[in-house]
Amino acid sequence: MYNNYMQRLQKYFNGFCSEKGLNKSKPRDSVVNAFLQTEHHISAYELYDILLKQGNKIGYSTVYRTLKLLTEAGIARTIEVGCETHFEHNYSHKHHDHFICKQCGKIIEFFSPTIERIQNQLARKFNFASEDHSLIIYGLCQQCQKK
Amino acid sequence: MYNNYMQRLQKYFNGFCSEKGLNKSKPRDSVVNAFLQTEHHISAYELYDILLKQGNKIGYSTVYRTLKLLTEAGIARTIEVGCETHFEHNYSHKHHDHFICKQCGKIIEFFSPTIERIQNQLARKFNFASEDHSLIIYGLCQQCQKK
DNA sequence: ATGTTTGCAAACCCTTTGCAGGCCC
DNA sequence: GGGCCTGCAAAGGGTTTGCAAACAT
Repeated sequence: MYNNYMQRLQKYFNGFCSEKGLNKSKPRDSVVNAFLQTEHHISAYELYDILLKQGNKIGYSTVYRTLKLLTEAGIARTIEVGCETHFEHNYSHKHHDHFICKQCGKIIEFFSPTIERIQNQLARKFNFASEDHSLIIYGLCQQCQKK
Repeated sequence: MYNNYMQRLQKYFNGFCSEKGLNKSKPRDSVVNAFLQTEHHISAYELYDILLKQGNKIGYSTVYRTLKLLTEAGIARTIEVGCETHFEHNYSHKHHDHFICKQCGKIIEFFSPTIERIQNQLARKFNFASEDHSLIIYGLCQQCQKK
């Protein structure tokens, strides 16, 4: 089941790459694999770290460029967390928004249908063609409230 | 009326500075002045540019540091636009959110009471103590839709 | 052989800071 | 004169790119 997902996406990505006339390569494959195994967001550097710790010999640029490709392919999606770009799966994953704890930096995902609805209402009101949004609520997570 | 505002805030800021044991200075004053005359957000660099174009001899760090001071004093407030920090007045200005046009980069402000309400509902639901939020809706502004 | 991929190193953009000299009080 | 203020220049943190060598086909 889980592996089915991964295999399907890997295949899809390979198709995407060969359509673009890109060659196969082991480093790229390892990035794709590692990314598909992540949950939630991850920055390029975090993924790079994981790959290194798994014993891969890889450069940061490859991670960076592969994540970009994955995004182009529609497999990954980016979210901006402050100054950092994070990547997350773009499948089996509804759009959602985030709490960020000001104390410990933890990120909690949530989904609100109301917010989705409001985005369009507001856009109509201001003659703006909305495509997307990013809502981040800042505050303290449960643990940090106790401290 | 307009000048009243500025004078009051300048005075307030001077008080704030002298409490902190800071001296007066012409460069700082010119930053404060220029900032108080802006509308909407501005980045440190944009303000720096304006000051240069007005013929001021000033360094970027002064602008940067003064904006930081203004924020500490509660006169300015920051919003993060991608990787950039923008500053805006923190008075006579309700909290609001933003549309950003993907094409031309224009920023449009809006306020939605519903969003404000939802922030708290959601936070309660997830045991998160919300303090603040940032909602950015991306899309196309009216002009860019026509192109 | 040709063109793609890699990883290093360096460029970039914006933010932030160290520091020597100037200014205020 | 002592401490704050300034502006330069450089360091930081993250992203992005140029390039020569390695690789795939």
